[in-house]
Amino acid sequence: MQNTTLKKISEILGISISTVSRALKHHPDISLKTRQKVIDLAETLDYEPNASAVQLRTKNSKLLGLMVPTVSNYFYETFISAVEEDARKQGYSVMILQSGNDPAIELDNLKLFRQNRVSGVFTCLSSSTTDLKGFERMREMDIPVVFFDNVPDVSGIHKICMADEKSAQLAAELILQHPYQSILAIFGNPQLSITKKREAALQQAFQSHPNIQLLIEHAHNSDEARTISNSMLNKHLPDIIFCMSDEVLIGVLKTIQEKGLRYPDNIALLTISNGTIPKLFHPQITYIETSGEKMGHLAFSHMLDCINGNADPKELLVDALLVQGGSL
Amino acid sequence: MQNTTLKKISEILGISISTVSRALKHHPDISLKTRQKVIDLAETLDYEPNASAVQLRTKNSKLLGLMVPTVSNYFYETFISAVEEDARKQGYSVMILQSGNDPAIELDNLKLFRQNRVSGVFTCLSSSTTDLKGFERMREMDIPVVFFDNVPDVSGIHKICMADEKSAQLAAELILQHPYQSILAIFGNPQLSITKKREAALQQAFQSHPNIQLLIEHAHNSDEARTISNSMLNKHLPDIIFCMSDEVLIGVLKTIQEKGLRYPDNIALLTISNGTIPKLFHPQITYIETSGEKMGHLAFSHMLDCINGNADPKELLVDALLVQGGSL
DNA sequence: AACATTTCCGCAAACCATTGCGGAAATGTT
DNA sequence: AACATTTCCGCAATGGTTTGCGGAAATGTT
Repeated sequence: MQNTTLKKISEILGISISTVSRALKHHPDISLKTRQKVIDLAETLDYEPNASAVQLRTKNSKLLGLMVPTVSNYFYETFISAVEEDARKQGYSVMILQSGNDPAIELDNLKLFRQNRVSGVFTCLSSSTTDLKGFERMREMDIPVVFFDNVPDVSGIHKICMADEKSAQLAAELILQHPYQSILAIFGNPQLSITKKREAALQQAFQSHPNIQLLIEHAHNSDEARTISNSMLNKHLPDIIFCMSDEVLIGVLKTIQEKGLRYPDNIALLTISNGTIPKLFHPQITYIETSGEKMGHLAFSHMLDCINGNADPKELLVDALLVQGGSL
Repeated sequence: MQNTTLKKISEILGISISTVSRALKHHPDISLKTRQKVIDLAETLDYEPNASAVQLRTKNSKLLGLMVPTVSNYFYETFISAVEEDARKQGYSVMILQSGNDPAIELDNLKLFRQNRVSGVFTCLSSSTTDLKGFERMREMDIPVVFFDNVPDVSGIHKICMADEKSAQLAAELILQHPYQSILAIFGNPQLSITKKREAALQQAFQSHPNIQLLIEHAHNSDEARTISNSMLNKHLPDIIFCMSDEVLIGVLKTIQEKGLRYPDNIALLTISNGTIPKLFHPQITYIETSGEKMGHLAFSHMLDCINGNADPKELLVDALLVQGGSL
């Protein structure tokens, strides 16, 4: 079967293409009788508007771009899932691209977004991106960009972030409620905006407690976190390990299991996470929630505002929430 | 800045649109001098072909559809990641939609794929889909559909599956190498094709070992698996628990941890998984690998064959592989 | 019956890129 | 110099949809 087009319908019905087009969108110019005929035929012929033609004519695509370093990540997948869900409800579709943390691919992907005339782009910066020129170009073409999670450190753009400071503060508060004296805090890639913010806030929180020993380390991935925690734990057993992310947590948990340590008895644990990993273990790991889902919903609603032209560039925060487990 | 179009370039250079178009694709009709001028200007003006116009004219989009029940899943995310990666290398982009296991949404999504004139669709059936009419329509429009993971139980279509039988056989073999007498096997949703195949193969493998007690249960999600394993373990402690998937495994591990059981000492564990979850634990859980990544790569290369018209409908298998951990 | 309104529909341009065909200019051949 | 070739480029149609504008037919008004 060929594709059904307005033209085909118009020929069968012996009316003009424009009448068909208008009838299909309930334009008042078209009489009810004609309208019904058209709609019925369109129905039986399974008419489906050609999205390319529509977009070409209206310059208004129902496509959104979404770029992350990799889809395969506990956090991003929930973000993506939430965005796609909301998008569907609003008639938008999502085109998903991965940067692989490669700025060159990131640039290519932006180009693809432009070529496909997406109506907006959600993006989490690759960890090594320093040049924002590609994103400038989006602005020139009036394509709104909503950054999330790892965002550029400039103002005048749309960003959706975790309440990084608050989550670190929450963590600090919780730790201070216990008599812990020695803390090992493992953070991720120090180039990431989230790392910087969380680290600064945590340090800040303990500044007024000089008696508490705070040791800070950085791991670029789970394996590094494992190695670091292992060598650290060989020298000295802190009272608690704070993990900045699931990635770090995974490495730390490996070490703890390998060493046969039990939490919270031998050592306490606290992490920032969306919950997936903490909930796999028993006792459940206590965590400060960074919900990719919440962030996704917030990002989408903000994107809608951007598209409709009523959103000033600003930074929105997803609130941090303590989820009690049994790890401290 | 406005969008750069062929027309704009042609006006600036004082030549025709068609010449610009041809120059940009190195058509031999265009002299080197003109060609260079065009290419240079296009470069400085950041010319980017309008994908909609191209697709409208050529009826050949560089878009692929991918539909899964949810993106947020240990297995699908790796599949998606692999497909997107390969697609990018071949100049394709991926439009990702979720069905939420709802046949109605599934239908809507297929419609979206058609409207966007995707060149092909990867899809994992929603668990409750019984009617394949929506997919018929794809065939009518000559849009190749490659099913993966949970696939329709009919022939004459393209499907990429795990070697479900083999993986169950591998599991059985491994179990039989140990003196286990009592097995608890927990499967997922009994409607899924993968469930049926794996279950049948496992039963088959133990048919010739009537002295071994094989108890089969079904869980629709992790929580059910947890409940089931919990109540089972209260009555009777099997020698080994076999889990059909990560989802099941997660629930079982919860129970095991809650009861303070240790594997492989108190009870042995074996699962089918892509490895993410098994590797989080120590000792690592032994698993039969179902690599979403491998499946993704295979699916993509098969899709390419389909698009190029040289692929008969058939079922391709991703080989099963034993990954030794320390759980049995 | 003559005029003013309203109702309903079609023409044609526009969006942007692609491509078969034909034609002018430049070059080659005798 | 007259013709045949080759080189290079433009015309115009095409793909499917949207939309401003104008016009014919139907209805209403006096």
